[in-house]
Amino acid sequence: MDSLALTKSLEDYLEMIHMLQKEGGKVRVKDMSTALSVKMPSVVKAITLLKEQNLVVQEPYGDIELTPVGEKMAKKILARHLLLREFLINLGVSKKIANEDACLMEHILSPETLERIEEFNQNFKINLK
Amino acid sequence: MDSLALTKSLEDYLEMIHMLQKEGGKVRVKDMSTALSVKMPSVVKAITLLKEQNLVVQEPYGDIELTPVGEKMAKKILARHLLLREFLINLGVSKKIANEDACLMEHILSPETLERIEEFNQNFKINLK
DNA sequence: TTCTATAATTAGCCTTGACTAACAAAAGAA
DNA sequence: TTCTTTTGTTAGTCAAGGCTAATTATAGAA
Repeated sequence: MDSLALTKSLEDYLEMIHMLQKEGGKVRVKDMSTALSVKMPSVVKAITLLKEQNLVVQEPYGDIELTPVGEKMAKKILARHLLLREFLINLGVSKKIANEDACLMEHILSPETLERIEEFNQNFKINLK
Repeated sequence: MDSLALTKSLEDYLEMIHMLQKEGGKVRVKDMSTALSVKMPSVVKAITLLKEQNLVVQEPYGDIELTPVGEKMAKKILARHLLLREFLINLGVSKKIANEDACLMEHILSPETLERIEEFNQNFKINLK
């Protein structure tokens, strides 16, 4: 029943479960390990912590799935990621780097800054017309 | 003679030495502790590591000073901080938050993204005229 | 000059988040 | 169905970067 904020690292794991689930369906420890470039025990440890927070369910040796709460949270994180990615692309950053930097920025920015960035993206779209 | 990249944390310490030096002159462990909201032993530990990298000099119980190399590096970090601060302010973020978020962003962004941000600030200035 | 208060240091602990090595379970091939 | 390979788990290590407690210097007051 502990609902404290997640660490950057756990946010990354949660987000990745969501992304893999959207793409391919079943999510396995191996998939996460590959996608995040970490070893399997690191994934197992992270999943254990996410399970304790009721964000993830997984039967022993089974697939990794998000709980409704976990999915809601993952969607929020992913939305932030996409917002930042778009923002950086609008600034002229290459897609590859935009994705990498978005991944780093998504855990640290204040709500206020995120709002201003959202506005920027809106205006950018409008000015293209 | 070890010149590997500094951690985020050590970059913060280095930057803060430079800022305090510019303001007030002598920099003491206590000053750093107050400015960064950490305890004195944490400062001592960090300074020890910076001394090992020849970025800082300090006699036992003495003032903390930057070496020429340390100062050069600190200036670079501070410049990045100011660039990001200005950028966020240009986006409409309040000064307080701009400063905080700049502090978090300054360690993670790629050179490419920093360049695009610099260009953005340039254009912003021009469009004000 | 001596005593007390503040500052600096040292030693050791804790958490996070990675890792390797060793072992257990599951899945696929023979 | 049994054997081998792959995957998942457990246990324990390590580094970074905080912390507290205890000790040693220094500086300021009496």
